[in-house]
Amino acid sequence: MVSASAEDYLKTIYKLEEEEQPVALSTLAGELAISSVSANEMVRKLAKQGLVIYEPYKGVALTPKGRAQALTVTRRHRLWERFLTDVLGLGWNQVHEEACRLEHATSLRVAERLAQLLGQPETCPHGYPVPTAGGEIVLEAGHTLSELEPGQKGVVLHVPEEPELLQYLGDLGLKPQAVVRVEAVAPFQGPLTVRVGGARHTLGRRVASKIMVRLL
Amino acid sequence: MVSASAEDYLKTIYKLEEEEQPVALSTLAGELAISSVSANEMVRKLAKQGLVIYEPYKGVALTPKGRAQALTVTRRHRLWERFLTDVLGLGWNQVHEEACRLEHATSLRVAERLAQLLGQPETCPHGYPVPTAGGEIVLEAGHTLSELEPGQKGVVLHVPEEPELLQYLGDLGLKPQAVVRVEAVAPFQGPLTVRVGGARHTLGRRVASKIMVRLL
DNA sequence: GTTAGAAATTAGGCATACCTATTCTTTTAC
DNA sequence: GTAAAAGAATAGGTATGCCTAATTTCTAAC
Repeated sequence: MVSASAEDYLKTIYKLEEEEQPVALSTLAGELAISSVSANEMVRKLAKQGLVIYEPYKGVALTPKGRAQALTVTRRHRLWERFLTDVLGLGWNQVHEEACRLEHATSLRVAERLAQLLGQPETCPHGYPVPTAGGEIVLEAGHTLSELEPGQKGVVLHVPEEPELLQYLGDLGLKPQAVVRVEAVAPFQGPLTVRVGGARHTLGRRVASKIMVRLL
Repeated sequence: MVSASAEDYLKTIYKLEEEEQPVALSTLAGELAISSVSANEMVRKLAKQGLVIYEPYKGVALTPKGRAQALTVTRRHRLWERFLTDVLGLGWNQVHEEACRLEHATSLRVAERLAQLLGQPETCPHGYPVPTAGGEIVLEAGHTLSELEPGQKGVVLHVPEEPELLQYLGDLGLKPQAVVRVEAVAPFQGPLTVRVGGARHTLGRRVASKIMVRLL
């Protein structure tokens, strides 16, 4: 029904809508690493197909139809990520890229069998929720780790899918479900000292602000 | 390195080389369901890349480099087929189409993990050998079931990947490893009466000639 | 209200991978 | 040896999805 390219656009618009609504074309182009001219062209095609609403100088927004498509692709993506880590044993910093290709080659039938094999997982390895087959998704709000005060504790909810960052966080044990306690926060936007499963680490604010936690 | 389309060409040339060497362009075009002009164009591109040798009015042949690529794609295809039947439980008549898409979205890393998960399978669900990671493959010659004389027995080696045929053969139990005994052959190119696992069936010659067996 | 700069659009191109219609060129069969 | 038919190649076209450069349009700040 839609091309692999169009699926990528929808998936990305969906992702960006969490932070910006409607999504500016420049944001979309930047995220997809393409020119704004190309983004413009494609967005108009998607609008013609009733998958998005585009208002020049405003931005792009998914229609219900477009959102359904985006959630389908996102479901496939996250199911593959779970499969690749849990069943094939790949590192959590390797699976995003692989899933980005597999997601476009996956039928409904295969996706649902996969979900069944994995026990209907609720999140991907990075902590993001897997949309249900019916297209529902619940995203817990949470706080960034950098917002916590010394003495506060949180459970890691999710971390962004950036390979180098994941490599680093994996080594520290900062994965979804992990409990983190902020021990100290250096003044003047300084680094955080945190405790994760017995070990103590120092984290830059940039990194800490990318880690979403549920306050305990 | 090569596009999904190019991978399909190489895989198909490899398959056709088993029956015709070099492969006529018209055979290739027919198998891929494209025009001979398109096949001509692509074959010349592949030749320029050193993947095939093309001689007008003769046909196409894979170079060692092209054969290696073809075997890689074929390995991924057959590993996915095994996964889809053995792990996800899809029917053997459904997996070819799915694997045709997944094979182009699969990295070396994922293919090898998959092979490991599956226990380094030697054949796909239809009985064709899975090329090794090193690019080796052994194809047993065998006979078609239609060549057997009444009273002779054989083990099914492989059957072609045609969904409707697979549906039919699956119902009869005519799968790889199955033992078949030819009980009678009707005269004038007539049908065969065969015994498969306790049941007796009548098979047309067209069908019987597509089933490869090892003589017992 | 005007204007500078940001954002959008138009114009023109490129690569891939298809297509049909037409024109060679080579086989092969007589 | 020639001629018909089979096969190959050329010419020109389509759709997708990307690009740069140039131009137009809108927004926002003064």
